[in-house]
Amino acid sequence: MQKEIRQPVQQRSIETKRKIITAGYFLFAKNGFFKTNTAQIAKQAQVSTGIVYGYFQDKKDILKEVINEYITQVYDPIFNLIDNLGKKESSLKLINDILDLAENLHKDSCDIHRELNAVSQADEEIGKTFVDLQDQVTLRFVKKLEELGYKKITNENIHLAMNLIESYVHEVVYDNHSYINYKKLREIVVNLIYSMFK
Amino acid sequence: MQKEIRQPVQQRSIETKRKIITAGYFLFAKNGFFKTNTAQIAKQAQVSTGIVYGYFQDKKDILKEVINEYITQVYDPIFNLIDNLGKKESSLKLINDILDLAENLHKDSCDIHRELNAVSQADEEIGKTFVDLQDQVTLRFVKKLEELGYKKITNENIHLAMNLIESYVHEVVYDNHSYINYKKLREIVVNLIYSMFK
Amino acid sequence: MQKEIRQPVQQRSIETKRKIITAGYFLFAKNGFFKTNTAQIAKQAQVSTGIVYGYFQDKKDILKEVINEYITQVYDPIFNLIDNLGKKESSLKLINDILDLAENLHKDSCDIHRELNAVSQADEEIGKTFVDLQDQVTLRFVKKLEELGYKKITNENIHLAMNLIESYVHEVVYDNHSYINYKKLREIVVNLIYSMFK
Amino acid sequence: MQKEIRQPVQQRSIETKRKIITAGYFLFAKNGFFKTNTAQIAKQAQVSTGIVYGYFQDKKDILKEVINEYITQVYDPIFNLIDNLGKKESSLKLINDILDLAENLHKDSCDIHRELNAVSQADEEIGKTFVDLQDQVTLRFVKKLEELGYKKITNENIHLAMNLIESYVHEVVYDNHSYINYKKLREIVVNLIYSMFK
DNA sequence: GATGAATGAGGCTTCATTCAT
DNA sequence: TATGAATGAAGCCTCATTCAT
Repeated sequence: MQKEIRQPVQQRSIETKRKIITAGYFLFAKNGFFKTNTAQIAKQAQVSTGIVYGYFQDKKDILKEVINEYITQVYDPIFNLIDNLGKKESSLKLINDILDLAENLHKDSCDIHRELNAVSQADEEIGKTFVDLQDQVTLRFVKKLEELGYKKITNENIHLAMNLIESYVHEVVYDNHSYINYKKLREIVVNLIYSMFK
Repeated sequence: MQKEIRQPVQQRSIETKRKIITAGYFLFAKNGFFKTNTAQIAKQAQVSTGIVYGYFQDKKDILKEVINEYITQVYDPIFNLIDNLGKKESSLKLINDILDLAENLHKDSCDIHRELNAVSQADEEIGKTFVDLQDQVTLRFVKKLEELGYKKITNENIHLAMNLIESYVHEVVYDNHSYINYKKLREIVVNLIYSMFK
Repeated sequence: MQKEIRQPVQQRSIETKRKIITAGYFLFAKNGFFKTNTAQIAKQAQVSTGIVYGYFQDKKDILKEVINEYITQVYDPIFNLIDNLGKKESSLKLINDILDLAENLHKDSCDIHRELNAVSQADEEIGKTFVDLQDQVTLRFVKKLEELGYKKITNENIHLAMNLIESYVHEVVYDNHSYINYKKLREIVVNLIYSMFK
Repeated sequence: MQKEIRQPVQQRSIETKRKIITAGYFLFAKNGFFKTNTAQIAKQAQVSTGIVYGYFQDKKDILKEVINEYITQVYDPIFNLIDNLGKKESSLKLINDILDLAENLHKDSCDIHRELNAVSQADEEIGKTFVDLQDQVTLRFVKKLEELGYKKITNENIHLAMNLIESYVHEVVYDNHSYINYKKLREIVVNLIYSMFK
């Protein structure tokens, strides 16, 4: 017998659910999924512990919705960018635009990204969600860029290009390595990607 | 008053400690740190739960030793490779050798790598250990390759090259993306790195 | 990050907390602090083990509240007696009144008294609480009796008088020594104290 | 089937057993019985954990022997004093001698005394041992002093006199109350006791 | 006799989830 | 819907005791 989970329709309910998701997002990003308990989430969301289970099946269900939120915030803009790509731009301009977008997106979400990635390990289902997302980005890029007539657009090339972008963005956001100069790094990344498709 | 932790010297003790580390390694890799409990570790190691705390301060202490083990298995060969590099090799040969090594190393340790990376999130101390290791690899590569007279050896170039290698290896090991052809991917990676230092 | 401990305000919460304290009081008195485990306390209080930690930081925290309870039951009446002393009474009447009060108080709390005293040994903080309490009794007695114009009221005299009272009460309550006649003992104690302040 | 416990006869065995008792004595006095574990005792005694169970049935058995040790150190001198009492001494001299002895004995054993007293609570058997000891002291005093022709020697008088002595000694040893002057306290105690038997 | 590694029951505490109000 | 008190299974860790060497 499946527990009754509210599908909130009233404005107030929707807000309550949102508050919980936001709280989960914040805490998972800050402390990790396993080090966050539902009481903390409820407190952060300023709701009672009980009501959490009125909107979510269980703790993992909160995680799933946090992931959805993450997707909305991070992947939707990417898909949007892909969909709105027009041939008019030069390759270099395109690469730089993507780098800019990636940088901005990551700045706001690097912690949750890392944590979600971490949880993927322990949870196959979530892991699959992430792999699927990356697949989609890759394949939609490939499709669109081919349509626009770019050369040498292969799955492998796009995949690597994306990894290079991620490497760069990662550095910018985490600032882990003092011996790395971001400007130089970006220059190299742009050139590498440019050379890949030349 | 600090608990007494055995520093094993006898053969039997060393073996017991090793069994526990191995069990931790296996289970952390398989299920993650947070989803592994001490009873499972003890059972996997075929020892009692109590003795675990004869050799380790606490559960996290097991993790630390697992990390050391990981370092020994993964990073030592890398440092070894770096130290033994000789000019005689062509750049291409060098790149391919490194790819081969990375591939082999990763094959045996990709799960634990991912998990340890994941735990880094929740634990600053461990996170630092990993950043430090990557730093060492990068900087030692830079130093050695400069000594050998290679051109365009910069921190940024090496850093990116390593990321490319990791991207490739990651694909090979996890086999997540059916639309990626490893052979092609490798070819591209080799060419990209080659072009970086030309 | 401090665990959230309920400060009970609702009637139900207050009752639950009280049930736990009462259970602790009973079991610590009966079996001692170290031989009582939290499961027993929860069972005796007819609550779940978990909720205990909703009201108390840890097991020792229960002990502290039990001590507070003990203080309320034992020391508050003593302080009350001191505060309400009036000169009208003869010395002998006063001594006898105090003996009566002490005897009654001790009858209900001798076991917990002994146990709390015992724990004082292992725990400095608790030990200090007890020494402080005795100090207060002594010094407040001294102050009040001086105010009332009694003679030869010194710290030392009062201290010893209290010890004599305790010796007597102890005998009455524990009935350890068959060769002691309580009536005679009381008579001697009264006379001794009387002679101290004559 | 009773476990085989060595009754040590060889010199070396006797020493080993003694080392363990001494270690127990020291640690029980310092940290209390329940906060001392057998590993600590073994370490303090510089023997292996295993051998402890060659000489003692269990942990409580160590406690029993520690108590015997305590008795030897504290009560034997008292019994000795009683046995050697001669009429020649004046009452005051006698009281002062006893106070001196009690003070010296307590100085070396106040911690263990308190702890053993504490354990008595949790363990009836041990509690009985202590009550018996006090009984013996009381009754032997009574008997001897009567033999020597002292007046007003009753069980109750002696019992109280001993309690007064203990009160004084306790103060001297623990120094808990800053507002108590030992010299004055002693004077009062001596006078009180003197008056009891006058 | 002696060692110290090993055992495993049991204690303290946490926390996802439920339920009375 | 909402609250937050209550539940109880499960996790981490300790330690008296045993056992292989």
